[in-house]
Amino acid sequence: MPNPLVLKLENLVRLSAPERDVLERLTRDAVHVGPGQDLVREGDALPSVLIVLQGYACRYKLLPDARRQITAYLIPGDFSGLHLPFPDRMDCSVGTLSACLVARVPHATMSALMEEHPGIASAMRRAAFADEAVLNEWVVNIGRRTSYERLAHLFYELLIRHRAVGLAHGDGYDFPLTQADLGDTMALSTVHVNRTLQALRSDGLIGLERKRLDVLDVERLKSSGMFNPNYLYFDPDRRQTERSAATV
Amino acid sequence: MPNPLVLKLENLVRLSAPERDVLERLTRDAVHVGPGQDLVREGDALPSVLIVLQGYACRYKLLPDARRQITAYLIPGDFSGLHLPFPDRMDCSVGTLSACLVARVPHATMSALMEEHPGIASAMRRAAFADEAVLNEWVVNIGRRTSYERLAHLFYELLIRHRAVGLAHGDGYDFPLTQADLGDTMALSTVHVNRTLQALRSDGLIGLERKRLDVLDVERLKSSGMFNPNYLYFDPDRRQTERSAATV
DNA sequence: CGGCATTTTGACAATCGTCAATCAGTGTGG
DNA sequence: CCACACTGATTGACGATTGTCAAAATGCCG
Repeated sequence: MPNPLVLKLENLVRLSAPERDVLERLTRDAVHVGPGQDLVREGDALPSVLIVLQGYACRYKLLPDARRQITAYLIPGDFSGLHLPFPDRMDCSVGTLSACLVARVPHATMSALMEEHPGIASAMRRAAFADEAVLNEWVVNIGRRTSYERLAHLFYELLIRHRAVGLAHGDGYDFPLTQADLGDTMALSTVHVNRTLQALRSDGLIGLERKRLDVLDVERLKSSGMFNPNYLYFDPDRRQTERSAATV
Repeated sequence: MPNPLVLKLENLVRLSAPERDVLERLTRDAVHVGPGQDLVREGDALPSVLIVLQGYACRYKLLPDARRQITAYLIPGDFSGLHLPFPDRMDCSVGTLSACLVARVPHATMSALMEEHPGIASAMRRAAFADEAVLNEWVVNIGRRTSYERLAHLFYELLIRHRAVGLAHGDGYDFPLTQADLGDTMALSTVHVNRTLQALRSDGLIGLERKRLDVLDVERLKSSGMFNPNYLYFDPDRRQTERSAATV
């Protein structure tokens, strides 16, 4: 099975065979974690770099009254906590949403490796930066789009991200989250997520059953979410937009 | 007049006198830019590193139908676009909200400087990371807080950030934005911003007039926004929270 | 003073959240 | 194999927050 971290990075940088080897060894001893488990909690000391190899994890924060906001999904190939020994402790929590396979790489190991392999270092930093661009887009999504647009946007983004790591099956991908998780992601109530999903389904944009999401009309989903691939640095469509923007 | 970039970085790293000198020279030839001007537009090639020395700038995105979402404020000492020659072009725009004084540092200059002064390099990277933590918190703020909490949280955050660069006057600071700008920041309509500001005022939490914001009750503003300083790496209060968290 | 941007108000509508109940799916133990 | 429990999905009724529209008031600047 191809290594999702290698696949993710290869969208951003050309890796040499030895570099790929190093990355595969890095993620060799990963552990299975059940769903709904915290990998790190806000306030904890900085953990190792967490690399997700299977399943969905997320970064999230809790408010004192238990409102939860998920600020990022970590799908296979995504990692968290690259920034070396700064700051002193976590400003948010990381937890699993589904059963996951997760590698923990100590910071010392990671920095030694990045020193020895500048290509990997560069790739990892670019990936971290690309993830920040996703966060930025999520602000726009949550702040300025309707519930319908929001979910359309999210499902399209996830399609591209799954494709980038070879985990899309046609236009579909695994989606094992509950509607409550979706609500905490897109800042909607569970009930409203449910109603909006029904609208997306009855408009023929998506199918969602048995923990699998199928995009039934890729173009219409993309435009319904007002999706602009500008921010997805690993999306092949991005270059095309660039060219057309240059022409204007 | 003390250099806001130096002040900002000194919250994160101890700088040597020569390092401070280098930074001051770096920001010496800055240009004045009027309010409402774009410094870079989404899709443009990567510009120089932009360092704000006076005024409010912001990062923002526009949707096709002109909805706008501001995703970050750049106040004096803040910068944008540190990430070297990646990606190829901007995924969001940067513009001024008020009249600003802005330094543009070419990437070549910046990377040479960072190579020669690892202390500065480390400080700048930490600052960039700290800014990402702010973005993360904004997702929570916009997603999970009411309009009242949202504005309280923002005004408290800005107080801490202004203090960090020596620009708070007592518990007040410059705030030259319009209510429309505030709405595009916190994902509220202008009308609702107005109503919420009136509530904050009549509760005695803030005063806001003649482009100046005064926090009238710091503690109550902080708790109204459910403010947790965990994410503000330059907030002196942060360490205290850390200690008490460790005791629990 | 006149013009323009911004703030403020009021009335009304739409989106979205809450509450509470029901339905469906899954897994367990007898 | 079925009863049972539990989680998650779905529905309906209702209410609250927030947005929209439009107008009036205020403030700012030349």
